[in-house]
Amino acid sequence: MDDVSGGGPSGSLPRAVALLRALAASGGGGMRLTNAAETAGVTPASAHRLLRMLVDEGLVEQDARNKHYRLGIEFFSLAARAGNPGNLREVCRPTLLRLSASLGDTVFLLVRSGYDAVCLDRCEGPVPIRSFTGDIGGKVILGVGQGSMAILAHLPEAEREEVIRFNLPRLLNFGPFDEVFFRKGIEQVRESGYAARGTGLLPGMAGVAVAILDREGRPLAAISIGTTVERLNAERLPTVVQVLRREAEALATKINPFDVALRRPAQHAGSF
Amino acid sequence: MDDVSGGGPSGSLPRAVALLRALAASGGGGMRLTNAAETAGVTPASAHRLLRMLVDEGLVEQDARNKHYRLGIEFFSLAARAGNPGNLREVCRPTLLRLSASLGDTVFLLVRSGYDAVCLDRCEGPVPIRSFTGDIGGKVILGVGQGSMAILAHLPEAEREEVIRFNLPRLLNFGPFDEVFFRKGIEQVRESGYAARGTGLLPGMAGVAVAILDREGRPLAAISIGTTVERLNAERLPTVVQVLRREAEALATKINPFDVALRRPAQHAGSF
DNA sequence: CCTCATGTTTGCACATAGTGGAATATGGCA
DNA sequence: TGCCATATTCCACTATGTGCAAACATGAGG
Repeated sequence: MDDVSGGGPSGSLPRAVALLRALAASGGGGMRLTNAAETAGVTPASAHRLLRMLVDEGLVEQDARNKHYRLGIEFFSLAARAGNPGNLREVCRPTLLRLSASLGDTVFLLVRSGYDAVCLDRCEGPVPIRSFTGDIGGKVILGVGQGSMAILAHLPEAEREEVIRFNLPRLLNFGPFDEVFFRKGIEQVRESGYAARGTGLLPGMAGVAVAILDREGRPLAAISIGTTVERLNAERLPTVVQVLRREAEALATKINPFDVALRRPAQHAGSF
Repeated sequence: MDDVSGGGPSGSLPRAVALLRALAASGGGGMRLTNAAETAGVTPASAHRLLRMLVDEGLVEQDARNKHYRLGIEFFSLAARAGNPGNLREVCRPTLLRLSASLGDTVFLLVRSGYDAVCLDRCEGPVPIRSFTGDIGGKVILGVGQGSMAILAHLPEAEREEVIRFNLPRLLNFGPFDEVFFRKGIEQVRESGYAARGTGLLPGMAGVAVAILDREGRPLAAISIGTTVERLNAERLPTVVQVLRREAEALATKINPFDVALRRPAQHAGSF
């Protein structure tokens, strides 16, 4: 759409990545060529060539019957075997296991990614849970859910404001949303040091989260507990918070020598 | 190395993917530019440009202190949505949870990927388990382990033979291997409809698996139980097999109306 | 069964984006 | 401080990716 004139190449890599993003957004069902091309903002011809390359590389699969393209298992496996940024997952894994065992609830490890939070790891508890974060790798808007909220609340003010400004429109899709109430919630989290309950968008579900901060006080990640409202009553909450805080602090001191620089401060919008 | 003459571009996408593969192979620690360039077979200059692009896309992160490049969170988030044909994972998740809860063992969901099987999902049981498959995303040679064996055994004969021929050399790395015995095992699995015990390569560990077949009898995936030899005694085995069979058939009928496209032309509603 | 429409694949000429190699900046180490 | 290794930038060349348009499957509807 915004491509001007010319008949020359304007970067094959960004286009390919855009296609990958489109396919990822389409879910397990996959997408037709035309649709993917449109979503990625590429001409069908280019989309065809690029997707063929990606198929050759094993990153994309094509369903033989309906020609739908989808992200390939190879891709999945590659990432899973790759470890993860700074070995955060390996470092935190013991903590998650311990928390899951001692509390008997499902534990999440979340990190920030642009205007979203991503679930890096998850330890199932015995009680089935519904959560925004969903599976490992799942993304959620920064500010939705306790873990996500814990990260947002501890961001430096400038960054926090930018995220809020960007996310407010997106949050409207989650139902009636009140900015004042939202900001109040953020304040509360920053002051208390933990995020609990949240907006109650998932009926019957509840959670607590604390952030893992680096030396400068910037949030590296968040540990989050997902459980039911009955299990997270007013009596038990303080205990859980205390346990989480202790583990989060232990982790913080463990991974302190980390300073990851993202090249571009403002990232792409994600969806279109 | 194998690049011929000229000074012209020979495809930026393959090079970028090669770099991603190199970074993935390096684990969470990351790699230096030179090292990555060498591993990927690219000149340092190109590696630098490509990596910068990838950083801009969010697929790669650069450690501010070491300048080490490593895969970024975006990459993991994307990959987590990959390899999920027909939302297999979401569809099977409840079953896995149910099985894990009722049997008290660890449950795996495996799918085929070329000559290997990949672990798509995994539900931990209370008993710690060692398995070839390992974590989610883990790969294992088709034929090693029960789930993997269940898939292999139910492949159409031509395909099966091809896989066996390709994998036999690879299997030698797993210790003394007897082709006759191996083929006999495959036959047994196909006849009985389940794979149990297997080769006993992991001392103390045992497992059972059944395949999920589509309408034409081709294996879509396999559900596998990992446990200890004590827990999977001759007395309990039939029960477990029966439970697995029932769940597998239920899943099969659930996934079978694979021609979802028949109903409505545009239905990419997606689950947000 | 034939026809039409939508979607997919291939050719083509052009010019730009990507390439390798050399030159330059950066940074660790003795 | 000076040296070496590594990271980054510069530059001219060209072949690779590009858009457009025409051929080619595919499947729906009459």
